[in-house]
Formats: sequence, C-alpha cells, structure tokens
Amino acid sequence: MARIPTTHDPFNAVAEPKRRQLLEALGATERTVTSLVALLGWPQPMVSKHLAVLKKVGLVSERRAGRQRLYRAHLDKLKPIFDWVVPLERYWTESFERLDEVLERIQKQEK
Amino acid sequence: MARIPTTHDPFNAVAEPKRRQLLEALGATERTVTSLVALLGWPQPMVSKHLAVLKKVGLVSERRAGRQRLYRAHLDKLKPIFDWVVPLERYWTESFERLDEVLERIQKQEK
DNA sequence: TTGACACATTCCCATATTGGTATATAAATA
DNA sequence: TATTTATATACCAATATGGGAATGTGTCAA
Repeated sequence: MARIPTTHDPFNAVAEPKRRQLLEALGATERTVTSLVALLGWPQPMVSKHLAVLKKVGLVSERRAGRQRLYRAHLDKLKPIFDWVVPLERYWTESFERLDEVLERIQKQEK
Repeated sequence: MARIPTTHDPFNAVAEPKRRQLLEALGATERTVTSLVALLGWPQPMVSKHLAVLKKVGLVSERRAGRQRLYRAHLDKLKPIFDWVVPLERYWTESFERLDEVLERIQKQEK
C-alpha cells in the first residue's frame, strides 16, 4: 500500500499548504479560476489541479457560468478536523499545566 | 517535486489516521512500545515506524529506560492545526447562516 | 557468555503526488 | 467559421509512502 490519497478526506486534502491558501482565498466568496490565479499568482493549471482535489473532498463546489467556473468553499467540511483537534487543546492549555510550573512563574513575577 | 513528507509538519503527520490513533492512545500518559502494540493490536514495526514520524515532528518524545522506550505525546505541537481550523468554524456555525435559511427552519417548526 | 527481550531499521513493492509543460475542450466573439 | 478566452486534462519526472517480512541493536538475565 501507499500513502492515503489526498482526495480521501479533509485531513489529507489540507495537509498541502497551497490548498489551505486556496480555501482562505475563497473565504466566503465565489471566485473564478482566473481571479484565483490573479490573486495567488500561481500558474493556472496549478490552481485547477488543487481545486480538483478540494472538490473531490467536498471542500469546494463548482458552478458553471458561460466559459467560467465559479468555485465556492464549503468550510463545514473541515468539521472532522475541528472535532478532532479541539478536544485536545486542553492538553496544552494553562489550566492543565502542572501546578509547580504555575507556581514557579508566579514567584518570578513577584520578584 | 513530490508530495510533502509526512515528517514535514503536524498537518502531514496527522493526516494518517493511524498516527491520530497513536496520539489518542498515548493521551497524557507515557507508554511503552509494547504497551502500545498490545493496546492497538498492530505489528510492532508498524508502531515503531509511526512513532518515528511523530517524533520527527515533535509530536512525541522518547525516553529510554533499560530496554524499553517510553513515549509521551506533546499535543501542543498540534497548535498550528488548531489555530488554522478554529477561526474557520464561524463559517459553518448557525450564527452565520444565511437569514432566509434560518427563517425557513423557524417556519417549519411553527407548523 | 549466551540467550531472551524490547525495539529500531532495512529492504521491497505498488501507488500517488507535485510541479511544469503542453494540449484538449468548451464557450464566446469576430 | 475561425479565433480567442477560460479552464481542464494528459504526460513526465522525481520522490516518498505504508505495509510486510526479515534482520539489526542494545540491554537484562541465567
């Protein structure tokens, strides 16, 4: 077997930083491929190919309008990532630090 | 170029579900490889190899004790993922739904 | 010192991926 | 109809992965 395909789930799809950028560039607005090319400064096939990956995972959808295609982000598809990582935050949050570390910092501040 | 190495950052390291399981299995407790093998039921080399990836990204650290190695998770290294995904939650949260959708649901409830 | 134990590492294979370049497709326009 | 515009797709190269099986390494024990 090999590595899990990028189109398998949101985790793998957004592991590529360019695809995160793409989602950010889309934000809440529908955009044309050309507009994304202009915005990001990438070669057009690169934009199309990354969009294709995002589309397979459902992170974007496409609507045709004449010769253009309008892409829209569906960020709710990131929920699995959200749901996985958020509960783990408590492990690095101050409220769960070891008591002695907290006390040590308080002492420093008192000096 | 090829795909970004799994050891490049937490996003790529954690895109593999087995590595997420491993982190969950570790949780807040230090564990031995053998203990993880028993807990997860995977072949030992598989556990070791996935741990090696997590270690390169800093998501786990290793401590030697006799012939065993004790692994501990460092979940704070997930912060980049947390910081990226959490601000995007607002896009699928009810408070940001389109007004007409909200109204439509309210009407249904009134029936 | 030899063996058993805990774990890491190597080798092999099949498979995807990324970027770049070139080309195909479809729609609008002259 | 011929051409241009907007976008997708095919092809190529280099690289890395993950699983399985085998083997290496270091440490404790008899």
